[in-house]
This record gives sequence, C-alpha cells and structure tokens, in this order.
Amino acid sequence: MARARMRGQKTGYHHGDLRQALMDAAATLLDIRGRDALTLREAARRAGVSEAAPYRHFNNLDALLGAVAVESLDMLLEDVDAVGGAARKKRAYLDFARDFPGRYELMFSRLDDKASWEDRAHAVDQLAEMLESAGGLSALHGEASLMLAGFEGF
Amino acid sequence: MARARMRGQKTGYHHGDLRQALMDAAATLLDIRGRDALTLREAARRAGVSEAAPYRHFNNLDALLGAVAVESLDMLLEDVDAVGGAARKKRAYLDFARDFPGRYELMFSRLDDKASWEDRAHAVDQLAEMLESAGGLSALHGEASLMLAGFEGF
DNA sequence: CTTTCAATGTTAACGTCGATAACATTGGGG
DNA sequence: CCCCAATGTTATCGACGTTAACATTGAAAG
Repeated sequence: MARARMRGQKTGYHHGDLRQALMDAAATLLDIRGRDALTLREAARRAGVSEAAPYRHFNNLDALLGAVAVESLDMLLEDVDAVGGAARKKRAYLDFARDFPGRYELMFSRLDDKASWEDRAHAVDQLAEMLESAGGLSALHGEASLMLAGFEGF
Repeated sequence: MARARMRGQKTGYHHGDLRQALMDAAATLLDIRGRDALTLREAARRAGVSEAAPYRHFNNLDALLGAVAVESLDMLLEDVDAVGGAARKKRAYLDFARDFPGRYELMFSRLDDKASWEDRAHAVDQLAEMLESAGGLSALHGEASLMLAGFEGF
C-alpha cells in the first residue's frame, strides 16, 4: 500500500524529491538547449542519480514531458492572472514565451501521455478564457510561436 | 567538380533520385507517425537503400528536415495562391495543416540547418503577405497550431 | 526498539539511433 | 574506352530509451 513519502532530506541513497528535481532539470534543458537536448539520462545526471532512476517516477519520457507541460501551463496561468488589463495580460503571456521557450513549446506539443491530457486541456481552457480580452489565445499563440521559431517580424 | 546527375533510372546499385525519395519518405513519416518516428535510418529503409546512404545527400537529420520544410512551405504557398478571396485562402491554409500535420509543424519549428534558413524565411515572408487579407499569418498559425495539438475548440 | 516491506535507488543489458570512416560500384565526360 | 567523382555499402562508435534483477532505506506495525 502507499506509505508516507520521504520529503526533502537527501541521504546518500534516497534523493528526497527526485520527481520534482527531474522536472526542474527537464525544464531547464528544454529552455537552454532545446527539445533534442532533453534526455531522461541527462535529466537524471543533473539530479545526481543513476540513469535508470527516472523510471521510478515516470513511465517514460513523454510522461515526464507531460508533467512539465502541466506545470508550465500552471506557471503561465499564474503570470497572466497576476496582472490586470488586456495589454498587460498580453505582455505577460509573450514574456513567458520569451523567458521559457522550451516550456512554452512543450505546452502545445503532442505527447503520448494520456495521464496528463485532461490537466493540460483544462489549463488551456482556463487560459483561453483569461485571454479573451487580449485578442484570444489563438492569436497570441500564433504570435508567440512564430517569434520562438525565429520568424519575428513576419 | 560537379558532374551531371543521374536521373530517375534505378540500377541495382545507384538509386537514381535518392535525395527526393528521402524527402518523400521523411514527409510521409512525419505526417502519419509524427516527428519522433522520423529517423534517417527509417527513411533510408523506405527508400530501399542502406542506412548510411542518406549522408551522401544530407549532412545530418536537420538538413533533411530543412529541405522538407522548404518544400512544404512551397506546397502551402501554392495551395494558398491557387484560390482567390480571403475566406478561401484561409480554408486552403487550414486544410493544408489538417492534411499534412507533420509537414506543417516542421515548417515552423527550429532547425540547426543554416543552409535552408534563408529559403524558409523568404517563404514565410511571402506567406505572410499573401495572408494579410485573411486575418494575418500569425492568427492563422495560432489556429492551425492549436488544432494540431488537439486543442481545437478552445 | 526491532522487524519488515514497499518505495526508491543502482547496475547491467538490449535494440535503435545519429554519425563517421573505409571500402565498392558505376556511369558520363575527357 | 577508361577514369574518377558521385553515390552506394558495411562496420563501428557512443548515446539514448527502456526493462529486468538486485540493493538500500525509512517509516509503519508489533
């Protein structure tokens, strides 16, 4: 049965919060070196554990990506919700895309991870509602997406 | 020095037009099985050559992807140019994204391929101009992109 | 406090991939 | 006709995703 989970303390053997550490490492890799540079093994190395350890927390790479996608959507929602006014919400949205390009691209990419799908769809729903006054999610996403692809100004 | 290129005839050894065959195989794989399923080796297998043959035509995977991206942009430009009126251009654009999701996503993704960059930027420029009357490229791209990610209706 | 076992970590292995080097074949220009 | 650059093949390397078998440990239960 499920027992209480260890928290925070790193012993020599058990990490303490490997799941979150792997998500952090994955997001960092995505943002600074792009999707192709993100591997489960590299995330494990950055978390200081063996290269097979991630499979105790994620069934596969897409499950990790799905978790990071949900986390990133929540971050974006918070940023947009934190400011008032259409113009400021729009700026908050584009700033997030600029600051976390890897997380941003991940949010709207296809993943083979049924477990995270509902959470992602729910977050996108909230996002669309919150951005109605700022031109709509689809227009903003188009702008951010072209910007990140390097087609700014077209 | 560059010599004339063989064309079309498949001998037992030389393919005849392997470069285009690899691009076709890559585009098909992208559309039906997604980016993760596209490998240089699988493209080579589908073209009926050895798994190292692609490197005679493309320096690396991103060079093949770059060539397919440019080819796909040209296809899309043709489709949008072939019809008149903003509504029909918009429909042609979204139809292309629906029919060739892999090609579409590739067009606007980051690639480490300097060789194809100028061609891609030029094509996107033309596309943006051609779609001004249809709401603009960025709005249309946002719509198509969310649709392909599975967020249609948000 | 001691026992116990599920959670969580490690090591080793398999098959595939991108990429490169060394070698083989061939067809068109001199 | 013959040569050689273009183009294909085979062999190899290191890295990756994934799985299986084994090791460690912290907290629940007695």
